Amino acid sequence: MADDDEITAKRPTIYDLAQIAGTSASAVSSVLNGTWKKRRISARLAERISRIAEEQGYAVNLPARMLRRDRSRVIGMIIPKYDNRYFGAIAEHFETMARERGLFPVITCTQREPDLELEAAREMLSYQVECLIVTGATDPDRIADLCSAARVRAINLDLPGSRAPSVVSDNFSGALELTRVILSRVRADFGTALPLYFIGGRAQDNNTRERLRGFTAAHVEAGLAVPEDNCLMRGYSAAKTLAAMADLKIADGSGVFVNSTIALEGVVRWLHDQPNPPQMRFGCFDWDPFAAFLPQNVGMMQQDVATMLSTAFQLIETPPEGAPTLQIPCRFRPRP
Amino acid sequence: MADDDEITAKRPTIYDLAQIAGTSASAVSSVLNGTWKKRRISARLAERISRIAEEQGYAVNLPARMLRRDRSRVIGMIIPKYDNRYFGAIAEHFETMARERGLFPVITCTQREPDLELEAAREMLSYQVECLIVTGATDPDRIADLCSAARVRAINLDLPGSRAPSVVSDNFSGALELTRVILSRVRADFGTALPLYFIGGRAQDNNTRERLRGFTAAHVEAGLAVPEDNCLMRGYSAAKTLAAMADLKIADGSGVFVNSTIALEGVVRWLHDQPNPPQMRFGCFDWDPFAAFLPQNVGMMQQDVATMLSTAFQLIETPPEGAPTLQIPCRFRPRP
DNA sequence: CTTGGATGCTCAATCGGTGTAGCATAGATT
DNA sequence: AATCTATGCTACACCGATTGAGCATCCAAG
Repeated sequence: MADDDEITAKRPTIYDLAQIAGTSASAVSSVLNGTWKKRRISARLAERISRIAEEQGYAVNLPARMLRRDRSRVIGMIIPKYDNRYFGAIAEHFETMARERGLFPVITCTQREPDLELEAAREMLSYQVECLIVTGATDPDRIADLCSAARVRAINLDLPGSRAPSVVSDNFSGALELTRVILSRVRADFGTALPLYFIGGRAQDNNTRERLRGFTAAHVEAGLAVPEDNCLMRGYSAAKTLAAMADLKIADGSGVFVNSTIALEGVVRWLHDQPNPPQMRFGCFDWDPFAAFLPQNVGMMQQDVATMLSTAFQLIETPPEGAPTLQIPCRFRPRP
Repeated sequence: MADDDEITAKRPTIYDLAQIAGTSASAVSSVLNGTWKKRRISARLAERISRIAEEQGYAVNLPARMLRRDRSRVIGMIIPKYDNRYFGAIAEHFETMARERGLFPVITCTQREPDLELEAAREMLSYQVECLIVTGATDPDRIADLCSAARVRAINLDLPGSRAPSVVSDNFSGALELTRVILSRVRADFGTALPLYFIGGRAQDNNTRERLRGFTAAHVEAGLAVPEDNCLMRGYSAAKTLAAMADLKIADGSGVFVNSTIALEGVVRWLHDQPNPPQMRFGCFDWDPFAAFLPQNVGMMQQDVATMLSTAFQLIETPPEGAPTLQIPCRFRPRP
């Protein structure tokens, strides 16, 4: 009994297994990591060791293995939030694809705080990740520098950077198409042809700029000019968007381009708070299964997460020259 | 130049820094991990080492540190999905609280696949996590056994187990209250007093059973019996729920208790697909900001994620006797 | 009987930090 | 002068797994 306790009190190591099996630690190691044939261990011994490992509930000590091996087989991702379907889908696809490739995925969420992004990236490097996917970072280039100093490949996702390859949506085309749909629906439903409002995001970030460009291009096509006051970009926060909506004087027959589902939360709350909500239509960049059914919604621009991630993994597997930005088309989902 | 390359070609170790500083690796180590005062290193040397570490872009090798230290300071969580606000909030709170406690959070999502749950738990143990939070697991007890064999504490979250402490919502009370609200709203809006439908979840899982108990109790209060056919539990999948909805013959004046936002996706899609959607009301266990605004919704039962997680961390910090299940009250959010 | 090759295993160095034990020097105390 | 204490540092044995090098043993061929 005392002996049994001794054995299970600490997690068994290959040395413990070796002693039980009456063999050496190297034999145990090679059996448990699959290199035993190459190392000419007999099938008989291999089987005995495997059985004992099973019995003892052995689990390899990964930090020890990582210390010794040149490759850690850990792949990291930093991501801003888990509060919307887009980032949720990115996280799930990332984990699945990493596992398919025999990698151990580690994700950490950075709450859209630039300091936390940098700190998290540093932690990932300390963890000896082989590669870091930097999702929606405020300042991807600082992180890319950190990574290149540590000889770790970095890939930007969602928001591009200039010092590492990037995979982003084709925001311009997506915004162009979405804006066209909203404009035509507003005309069809209300007979109006007013410039739309643009709500959400940050004027500094690349995606917002690109979408604003598509938004503007669609207006130009339609012979409309967008007044500067029609654009409200108070960051990725429902509360801030809501608080600022009052300034917009959205009237009957208006149309709104909503730049994220988070901003849409603010818009929907605002609409609901109005004693006489205006007759209006909106479209949203990013998809949400419930928002899709809201009565004023004309459709949602869904980003192609699966393709974005398989592209990112391709970039990891065959690193390109320089820091190209690959654009992935979005898929418009009209109101069901 | 060649020298510079030599230095940056591999990530610097404390030995590299020691050589540059003309001191020993132990001095470097103690300076960089903050134990240098205790080890009587002079402030002058400490500062010099810090400067050199900074210059060289040194980052500690965590696997090496973990190998040597008795504590890894890594805390793990497995979670089924990232596709709803509840699990998203759990993941975010977990990461924040872990960081506040100086722990490194590692989350992995298991796609509701029992095999993946077990595999992920094994990986976490190999990673030398100090503790594992098992969220919404199909078979938490198997994981608890794995953990106790490895002398790692496990805490069940969301779904309880019998072999490790659990933190769950007070599903009975929550369901009781939600059912009362739906019944009274159906009566007020339609003048009907029919038993409600119960949609979503798995009959085997504890939360669904508890909620069904609350649902039934509220019906008993109201002098109603629930026909068995009113309950549809086809798992946590919108598609399966949708496919099965047809059997239910939901008529005007009906009320529905929806057991998760995932099931609600199915319900909403079904409603939308009907040529003549029935006049009905529903309430949902779990909250979603967009679903909250759906016209038939009477309110959502939001689980108190912050309290659940701080309770879980308390259980980690002061382990209780046995495997108690702590119930956290939910908060009802009426339709805004 | 010797040589050669295959077979089946073990030894020991190594990865990068950590921390105990201990050494050398300087100044203070008896 | 001898002892003591404090200061400032280094040496070295670990943690657990990996892996190149090497040691027996056995059988077959010459």
